[in-house]
Amino acid sequence: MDGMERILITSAIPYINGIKHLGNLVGSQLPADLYARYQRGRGNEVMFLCATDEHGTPAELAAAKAGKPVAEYCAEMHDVQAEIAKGFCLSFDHFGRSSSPQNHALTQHFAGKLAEAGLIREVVEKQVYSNADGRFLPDRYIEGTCPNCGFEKARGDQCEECTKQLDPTDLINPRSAISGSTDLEVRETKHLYLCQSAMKDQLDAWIDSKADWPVLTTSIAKKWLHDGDGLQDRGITRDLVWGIPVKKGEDDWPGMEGKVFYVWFDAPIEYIACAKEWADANGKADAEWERWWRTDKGAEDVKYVQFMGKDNVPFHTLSFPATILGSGEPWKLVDHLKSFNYLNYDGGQFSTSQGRGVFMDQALEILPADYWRWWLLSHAPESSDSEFTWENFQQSVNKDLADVLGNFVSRITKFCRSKFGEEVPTGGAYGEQETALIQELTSRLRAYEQHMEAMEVRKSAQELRAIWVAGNEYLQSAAPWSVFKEDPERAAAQVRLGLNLIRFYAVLSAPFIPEASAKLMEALNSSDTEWPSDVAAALSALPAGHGFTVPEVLFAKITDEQREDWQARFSGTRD
RNA sequence: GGGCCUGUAGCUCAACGGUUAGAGCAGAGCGCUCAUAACGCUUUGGUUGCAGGUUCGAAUCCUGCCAGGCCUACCA
Repeated sequence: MDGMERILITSAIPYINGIKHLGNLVGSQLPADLYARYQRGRGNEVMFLCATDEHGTPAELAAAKAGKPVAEYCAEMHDVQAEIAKGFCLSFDHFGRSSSPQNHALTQHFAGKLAEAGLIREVVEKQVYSNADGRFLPDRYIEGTCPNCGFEKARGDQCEECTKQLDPTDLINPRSAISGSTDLEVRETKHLYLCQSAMKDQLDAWIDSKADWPVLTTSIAKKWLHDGDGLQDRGITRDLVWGIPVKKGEDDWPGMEGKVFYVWFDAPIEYIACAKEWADANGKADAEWERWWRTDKGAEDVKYVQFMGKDNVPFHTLSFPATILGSGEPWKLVDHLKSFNYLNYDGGQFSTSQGRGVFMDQALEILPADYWRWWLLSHAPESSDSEFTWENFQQSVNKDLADVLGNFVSRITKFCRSKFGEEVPTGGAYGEQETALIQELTSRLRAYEQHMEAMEVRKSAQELRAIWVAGNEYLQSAAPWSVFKEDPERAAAQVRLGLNLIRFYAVLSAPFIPEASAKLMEALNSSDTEWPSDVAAALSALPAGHGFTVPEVLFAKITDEQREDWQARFSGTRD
């Protein structure tokens, strides 16, 4: 066996203020899980981390709306999201929280190191304060009439009507978007800025070294690096209550009392802190998580892959690397960054605020996770935005899962039961037809592996489907139901191959459809999940005489009635 | 306003300057009867958004236009 690889995988961490929709899921967590399951299946050592992103204004507002203290709200929503993630079979090694004590300490540590390196400067600026809300208002939370076009719901940063960039003080009749209060005033407040501009060349060179990254990824990074005056320094603190208190390591930061770090400073650091949460939760020593993240403590041979939606790219290509590089400490930087476009819903966008589309909890209410996993992954928005329609979903799932794979399992197990009983039949031997099949499967398996390694999600799904189809083609041409009448021994060998194909499929398909895969393994009474690199050997794994049971219908079809029902139910507003 | 991305068969997508633009689904025909009215084989669909240009050769490169999307640094 080849040397085991070590692969660190993180998915963009979902924001805490509600249940995510399918577009969010397919943009990061789901493909990350596919990759994690595949790499584990290949026998590699995987650390797959995700968490909830809990700080920032929207979390506070969502908590207020729910009538709960923000800490309590976040704790509850974290549990809700964790439960749903489990429902989708997302196989995180740990699902952490950006509000964890571990992340508090680590975020403060990074800030301290950056300050020591002279990469943080203090800036006094003017911001709008709402007396009624008792808080500073980010520009987007101030509404008023656009001085340019007269649009009445222009935001403090930009008018959506005429797209003109605005300063909050430009607005006529400014009011708080939170309470509607017009009792606003401009106050001075001091904030910390991360001197990203000082690291521009270093970041630029680092991005240039990533020739194999998708255009989508590098072009966004390049834009930020070179547009206008180049990479700008970024504010990393906010005047909020909920968040990580501004400290220099363990020491207070004079003049910054009562302020917290900006959510986008602490959120990516949670990728690292999450590993410590994992170690702490499992009673492991620090060395156990540090060997994933510290290149001076064993992480030099780790391959680190990040998954995210395209909106997250600038933070992962610039801000977070700036934090890591600027610290001067040997933390692991990302090796490969896989970004996704958006999934649209039935001619428009999924919308959290309008409740348009299917949300993760609702999806699980109507169908098992595997249906969603298969459709979403086989239609992942890799090269451009992609489109969910109920018709397409119904057709793809029925055809691929029920007809091609599910029915294959059904026809071979039921035929065997009726002619040979519920055990792998004895007698006969594989011949030319079987050799040809093994050859085809071998070349398809190699293609599947390559696509999976390259994180080509759609192509992987296509190849896997072709592997399923090959089983039906074989049965059609071998026709054991005819052969049985003349030569039962030969038919026995054919059926034996068919049953072994089921196990082969279960192992290969597990990254996409883990629940169905587990059901198949159970029906086959097998726990041999070793990756079938040698196809010929894999197709003899279940020996003659091995008992099995005919599984229940693996995938029930989606009926037209169901489809119409769901189409109507999810078109409007979420209740 | 600026930047980037996308536009290919009825639908969802491939094709990365090089045969006759491919695949799955849908449609049509044939076969099979083990199976979830399932499976297999064959087959009909394309002026590659529009108009120019470069090239021996363009879906691919360039220019302009049209349509959609994303980002634009205080949403996260």
